[in-house]
Amino acid sequence: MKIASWNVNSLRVRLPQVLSWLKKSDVDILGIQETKVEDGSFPIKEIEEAGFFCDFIGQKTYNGVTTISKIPPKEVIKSIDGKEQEQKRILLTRYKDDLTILNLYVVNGSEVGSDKYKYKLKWLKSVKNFIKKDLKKTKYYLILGDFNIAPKDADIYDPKAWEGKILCSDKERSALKEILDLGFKDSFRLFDQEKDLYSWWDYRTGAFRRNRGLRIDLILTNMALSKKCSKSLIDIEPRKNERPSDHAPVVSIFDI
DNA sequence: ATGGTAGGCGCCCTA
Repeated sequence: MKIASWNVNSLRVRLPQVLSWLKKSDVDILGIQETKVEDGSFPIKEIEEAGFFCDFIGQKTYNGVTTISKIPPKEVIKSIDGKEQEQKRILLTRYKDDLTILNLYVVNGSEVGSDKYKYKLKWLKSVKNFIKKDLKKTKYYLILGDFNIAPKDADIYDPKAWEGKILCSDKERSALKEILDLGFKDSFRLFDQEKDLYSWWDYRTGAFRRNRGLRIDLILTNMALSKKCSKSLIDIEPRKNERPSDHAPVVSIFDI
């Protein structure tokens, strides 16, 4: 089974790229972030015609997540502890009794110390508490998404320049570590990887051309799934497209 | 202490 995560920065704009990538990559489950589309205008028809099921939660202008899958989920959760999300950033789907996919669009946080930064930390804590309660529900549990956090210095093109900055600050990293400490692995790092592999490059200043990127899109796997993981990669091809997303899809492959 | 680009919206905000 092939599972992927991709922040598309507007599903309306990127739908043709998503459909063509789904075909080429042959993924079974794709979690998408930043759809920026309200549920009423979600492109269900186009996705179903491509042979996929989709579940989604979105809003106007900002945020929004969707999980696209070859097999239909048997359960879908769009709220945390029964409360409606004020910002639509989380979608949980469960498949065949034994696999949970938690699709996250983590708050960006804007600037260290800002109100948005404080909200990011608070949001991460509430997500961690939810995961802690939920993670025994299925044998295989996977959290994917745009985490807006670079786990380690090896995930940043210029760690010195980014030290303590947003996406790299200690508090963000320890919030991520608290989630990992529930028993998850960063599946990309289960394997030896080449140096300088990233998943996001700023649209500005030719960052992609110069490979000035960060690895902030992650697939976290619980122990049972980590053992079944045979490969993890970042597919930078879609970042070379005309009108690309600023993120590339990240992929993990499992023997399940 | 700020610029650069992109998307959505509506002449600015978020990333």
